Formats: sequence, structure tokens, C-alpha cells
Amino acid sequence: MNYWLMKAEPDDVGIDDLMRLPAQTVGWYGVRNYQARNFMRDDMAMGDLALFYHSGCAVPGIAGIVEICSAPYPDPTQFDPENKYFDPKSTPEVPRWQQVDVKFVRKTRFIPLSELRNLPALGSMRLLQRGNRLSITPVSEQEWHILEGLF
DNA sequence: GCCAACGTTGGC
DNA sequence: GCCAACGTTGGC
Repeated sequence: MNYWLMKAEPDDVGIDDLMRLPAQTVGWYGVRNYQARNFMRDDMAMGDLALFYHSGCAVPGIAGIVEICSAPYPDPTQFDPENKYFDPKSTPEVPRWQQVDVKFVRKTRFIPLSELRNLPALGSMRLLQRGNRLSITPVSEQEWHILEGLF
């Protein structure tokens, strides 16, 4: 079982939106980075837990927990010319981008990025590394347990 | 809106 | 395979 951190833009789908969705589940569409894709494709498994992180907003931070609830499958937005995530180089025969479904588990106390940065014990978190831009990053078991203590 | 950091593209 | 140019991310 692995732990993850997944960035969402609350203007698009925030934790409160996820709570209100049918089955409280959403396909994690729109990943267009190979490293992040490979995490989903190769290293995630159903039952893995992920921190649901709000980014691209006034106060970024951890907002909740979700569970990976599907195997990876092709991201449908890559085939839709009207969609902003359309990829003309991808085909249904050889899809380039994958997604997984995630299911709402719980909200946490909102933990701002600034608070995470002030915790020396989390210094090695991938999210906090200089220049990190990955929308999906692994979280170690040790880091996960430290974070659980903050919720 | 700025800009540092990083990823991708494409000519050579 | 190199690397300059360009595009994107994302915090501030």
C-alpha cells in the first residue's frame, strides 16, 4: 500500500465538490506529465490513500483524504478536441494519458502549505522540495503518520 | 501579473 | 544526443 499527494484546483474540483459528486468519486483527468502519469500507471493500486491538496488558489494546502478506487485507464479528455486537455498526438488505439478514479474518504483540518513548510519533520516531503511541480507525488509512510497527527 | 524552476520540442 | 527556445506550473 502506497501513499500519495494529489493536487487539484479547487476552482475545478475541490474537496467540497468531490463530497457532493455521485458516489463521491471522480476520475483524475488532466494529468499531462509523464512522471505523474507513471505514478498512476505503475505504482498506484486500488486502496492506496492520497492527500487531496488544493493548489492554484489563494491559500494552497491539504484539504482532505481520498482513496484510489480504480485501475488506471485512458483519460477521455485527451481525445476530445473541445477539451483543454486534448492531445492531438494521442489516439484511442495508443492512448498517451491515463487516469484513476478517486473516492472521498474524509475532510481534514485545512493545513496550509506554509504550515507544512514550518515542520522540520516533513523536510523531505516531495511536495516541499525546491522547484517541485509534480501534480502527483509519493508520500512516505513516515510522512503520512506525521501528517495524520495534524488532522 | 511576476518569475523561478522545470519539462518538452525540434532543429541540427 | 545536445541544447536553445518555448511552454507550463504554481507560489507569491
